[in-house]
Amino acid sequence: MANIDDVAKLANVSTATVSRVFNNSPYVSEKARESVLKAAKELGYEPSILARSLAMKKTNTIGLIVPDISNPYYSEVVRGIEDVCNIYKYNIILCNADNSRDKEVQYIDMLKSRWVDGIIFHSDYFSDEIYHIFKDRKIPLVLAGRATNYDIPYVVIDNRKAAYDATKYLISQGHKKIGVIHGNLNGMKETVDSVDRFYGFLDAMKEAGLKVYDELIKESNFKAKGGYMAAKEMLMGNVKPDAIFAFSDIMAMGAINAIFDAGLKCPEDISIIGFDNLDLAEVTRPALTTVAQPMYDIGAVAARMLIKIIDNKKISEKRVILKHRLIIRQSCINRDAQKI
Amino acid sequence: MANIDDVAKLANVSTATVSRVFNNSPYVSEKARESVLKAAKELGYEPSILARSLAMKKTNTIGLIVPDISNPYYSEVVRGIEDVCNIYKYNIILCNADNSRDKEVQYIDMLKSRWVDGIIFHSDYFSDEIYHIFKDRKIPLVLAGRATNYDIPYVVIDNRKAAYDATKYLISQGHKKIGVIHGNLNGMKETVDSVDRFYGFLDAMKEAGLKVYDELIKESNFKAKGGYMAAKEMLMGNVKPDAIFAFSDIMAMGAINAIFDAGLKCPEDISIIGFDNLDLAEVTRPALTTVAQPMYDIGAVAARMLIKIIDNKKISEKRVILKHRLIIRQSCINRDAQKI
DNA sequence: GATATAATTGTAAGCGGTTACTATTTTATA
DNA sequence: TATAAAATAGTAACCGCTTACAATTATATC
Repeated sequence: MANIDDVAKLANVSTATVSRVFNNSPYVSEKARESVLKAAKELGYEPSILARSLAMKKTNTIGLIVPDISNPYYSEVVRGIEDVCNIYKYNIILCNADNSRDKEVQYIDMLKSRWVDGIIFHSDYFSDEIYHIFKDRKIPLVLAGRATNYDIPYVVIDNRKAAYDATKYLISQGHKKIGVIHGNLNGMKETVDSVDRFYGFLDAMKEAGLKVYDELIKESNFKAKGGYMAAKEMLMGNVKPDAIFAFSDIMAMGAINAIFDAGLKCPEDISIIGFDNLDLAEVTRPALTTVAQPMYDIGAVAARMLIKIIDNKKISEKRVILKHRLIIRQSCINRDAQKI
Repeated sequence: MANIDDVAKLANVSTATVSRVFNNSPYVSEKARESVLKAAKELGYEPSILARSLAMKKTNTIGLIVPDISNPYYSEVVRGIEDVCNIYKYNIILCNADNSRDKEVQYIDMLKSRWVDGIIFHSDYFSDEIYHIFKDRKIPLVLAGRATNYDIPYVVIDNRKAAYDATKYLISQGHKKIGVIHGNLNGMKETVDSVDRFYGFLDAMKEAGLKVYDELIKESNFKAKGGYMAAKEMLMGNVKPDAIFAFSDIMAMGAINAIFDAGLKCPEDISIIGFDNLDLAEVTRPALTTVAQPMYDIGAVAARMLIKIIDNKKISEKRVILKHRLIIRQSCINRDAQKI
């Protein structure tokens, strides 16, 4: 593989000139430029980004830590990130940390020793511990999908408001006994999606003066089977829900199947509302009413922010809250209309 | 950020010794090792993978070119790759090329100038052109999901046999007028999934002496809406299918909806079989009968192969064909039994 | 034509590691 | 104790690039 010296020699110039040509420096004569380009072509020379990174202490690489790329939510976020990075000539190193603290720390250290210019971190938890690990390492950081009180930029949606909107919609459709399938609430302490969403749910219920039944609040794992099991339990209980709010589309799908399998109909007997608006939400029957998250944009905006920070450009707002949207399809029915 | 010189100075040894300590070289005295480790800790030193890569001409990085990570098939493949890479201390640079030749070439060149140790390439097409581009660049390469006659390792499933099995299953259930929703056949020239699968379909039909109706062969785009449209067209034609074989689960889902929307039932009126076995296949109703591809393993095996090649280890077989599996759920009915 | 100024180009010192080779110290052996 | 062999440590070149600084050449000005 030809290197810069080979090109310099063949073009009869110094390596500095070769470097200048490949960095579009203005101070190169047309003659020199041409002979360098010619020599480079002849040798099949391409500058080594690696060597350049070392010399410039800038890798044009960003690290990406997500729980699991095979989860459609994250793969959409990652796609948004990669598209933006591609535009700005950055590349991404993908890390699946499975929400494991150990793996996260391990990946952070690896990324640091690879001199990534910055990291986009997306995890269920952003704890004090992780905060300090990042702080110690002094790596530019943007949080995706997770807010924090620390002085770290993030891009999220307003999960509480989103859940409030979803719940309010159910209530507006005449539902009263509303069940919830949530994720880990972790003692309601940390700022995780499920906690915010659960508060949003409670807000709406309280506002409407509706009773929240403990039997209708089920914890699950954001997987289809989990949603299925949670709904099944709920249906076997004493209090029958007339609607269920699942904190993810996947769990909602599971819940719908549980309803079918119990010999009931969705939405006629029980309405279901999901969260995320994955592609599959409009593909299944009944098409899923859900709260849309702008997943692609969460990634895209986070990437833009990080790149701006890396380039020392001002970012207008460190805390970006993107809009969610209620997508009404067929999995919720109007109970009031039904009665008439 | 402390570097190797700082550590050497503080520990009162040479940089060579520091390097040896961090590379677990046997020829370092216990005393020297300790003082180096102590100094390193004091300075918060971590060797720079970047500098090491330059010196050793080995980056422990592999490039990953896929069409689109937000497609669940690919995100599963990528997860398999990353897991294996993680085990062997490799990291991956993720590239979404959208099956665009330009983007692919661009990414290949970028990866090369980043000195990746190898590339896993997954694209709908592996043409002569791309083959020569890789060959010119002399980068270790493994193809995922795509076979080739060139001397390049790959890991695939037997698409033709898989489609044959699926079709044969439909036939065994008494279906006679079988429709197909396929992807781009590209003049039946290149070895793309759809072509192989289509041949498999024809094999089975021929073997059973069944007529293949042109009106029941529809091209689509591997998307839900595409599957929907294709099925809709098919249902409006003169020949009514009693079963449809969609070359992806996503298209199958679309087709099922088209059936519903036409006032028909699946599987009672029309059976549907898909391809892939995405998670969602078992979540929807009717649960989808489909041909399972070992997506995670395609990725995992490809990664293992590539790493072996990079490490100059013998690989037992350059052409790996993983097993597919027919997953029977509820979207196909037995027509013969039905008639009785 | 002399001189100031601007445009080009080259030299060489990093960036932070690895490692061949050499030098030194220890330990084993006779 | 002398000597050979083994273990340990250091020196410095190298990986391929960027860039401050110095040097050279071209162009403009008087």
